[in-house]
Amino acid sequence: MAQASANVIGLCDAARQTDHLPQECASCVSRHLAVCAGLNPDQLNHLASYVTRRRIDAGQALFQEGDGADHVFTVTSGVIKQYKLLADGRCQVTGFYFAGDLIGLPDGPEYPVTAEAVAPVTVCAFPRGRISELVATYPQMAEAVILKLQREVSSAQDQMLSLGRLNAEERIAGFLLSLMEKAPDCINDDGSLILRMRRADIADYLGLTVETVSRSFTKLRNAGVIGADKAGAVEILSRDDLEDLAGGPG
Amino acid sequence: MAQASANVIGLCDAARQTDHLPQECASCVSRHLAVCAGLNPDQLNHLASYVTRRRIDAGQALFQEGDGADHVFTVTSGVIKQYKLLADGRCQVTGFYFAGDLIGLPDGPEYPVTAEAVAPVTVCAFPRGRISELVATYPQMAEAVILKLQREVSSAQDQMLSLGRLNAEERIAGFLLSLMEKAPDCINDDGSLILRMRRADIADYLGLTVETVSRSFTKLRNAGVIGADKAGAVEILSRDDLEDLAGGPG
DNA sequence: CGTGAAGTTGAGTATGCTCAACGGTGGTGG
DNA sequence: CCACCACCGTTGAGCATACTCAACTTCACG
Repeated sequence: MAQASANVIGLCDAARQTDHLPQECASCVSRHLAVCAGLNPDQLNHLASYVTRRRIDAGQALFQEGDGADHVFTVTSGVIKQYKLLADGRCQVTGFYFAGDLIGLPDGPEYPVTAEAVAPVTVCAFPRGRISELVATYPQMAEAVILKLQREVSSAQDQMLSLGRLNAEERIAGFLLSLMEKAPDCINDDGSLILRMRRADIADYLGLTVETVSRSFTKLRNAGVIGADKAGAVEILSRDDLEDLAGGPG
Repeated sequence: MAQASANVIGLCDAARQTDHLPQECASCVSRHLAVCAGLNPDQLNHLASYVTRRRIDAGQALFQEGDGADHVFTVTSGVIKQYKLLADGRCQVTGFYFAGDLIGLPDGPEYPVTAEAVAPVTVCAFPRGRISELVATYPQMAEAVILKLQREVSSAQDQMLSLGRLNAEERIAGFLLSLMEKAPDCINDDGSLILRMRRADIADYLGLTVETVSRSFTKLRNAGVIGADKAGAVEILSRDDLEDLAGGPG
């Protein structure tokens, strides 16, 4: 409802036109990916009555670390990065998020990370206060939210292994593999991988510097694991080599 | 029921005596901490009918990375570490878990980490297949599970910042602070902190070596941030210094 | 008091960081 | 249309933090 969307800080006027949202939800590109998957049309209408949509340009923030966590978001297109900043400027990207991913549902009253568009993004926003109602009304939604959080935990565990115990080359290899798994829309027809984020974002994600990221890509290229850059896309020449490098369960 | 517990691999016979479990649940020390908090006595009885208990000695595994994830566990006492191993022996501890914490609820059919007791542990085990039923029946349980997972994500994000962007001393400082927050039963009467895990566990958690961990403790001691070891407990002389070191939101 | 495991300290090394220069690319304005 | 400029990515040289290897100390336990 318009009432709910009035609380959404920073929403453009276009995003406040919620009347036709049910149809939007029904035709949503990330419908089968997001937590709303599995709802029937009536349930979807109910959900849609709370939902607003928002477009964000690359480089713009969806929310900032420390902001009141008023809304939960589902990414419907584009790429978002979440990150934490230290006082001296050091940055740690905690994750990249793609169509269907759920962000902005922390344990406390404030967002513990900043969410920023890496490439132009569309999201749908849901007022956080309604989550309890939704979870209680639609158990399948509760399970969907739990599944999303479980995946988030699992990715975080992989990332901890990467940050704590892998060298630069191994981290890059693991990163490329995880992108292939998690971001189907980053894979070209020819199987090459479009890195929609900058080297600096990758560096801040992998706990490295841009220089080290660049050098590691060069090494992988020289080793014949990836191909030469073709229009900004990385060609994966040997998935097996990547997997060997990235380690995985012993 | 005994039927459910029969599926629990490795449960000792004592743990299979489930008849008196409702009372155990009612008097459970971690009752107010765990996901079962907020259930009324009838609901607790229902829950308890599926629950089995288990004791684990220090060094023993509760489950292994790659095992079928048949059961979810709530830690009722002691300390558990979860970790991932690489083929060459490199180890990353993804977290320490204390009374009230929920572990073993991954997104996939297999545990993605190994869970091992750091200090003698008691857990209560719940068959994973019953989770859907529980979530659907008791929305407050669904919310409790969601909250536990949210906390797990939040800790993981903090840990990623630590592993990716903090130096050795800063990581130790952050680790001590997070222990004080998350493990009230690790705090002595005099305010000192009992580190129930070995230096090697701390090293594998912080992505360091034992030597570096040891040196960092020495530095903090020399800087007057922590006191000399007293019976294996760390005296926190200046919480402010620890917080300055650990960084936190800029 | 002896033994083994855990922890600490020291010396040398390596991986990735810092600082710096260079090349490519896309957008802007003369 | 092309020159200019800013931004991004790459490469090089030197350096620092944490690792490796090794010796020694401390502690728990018999």
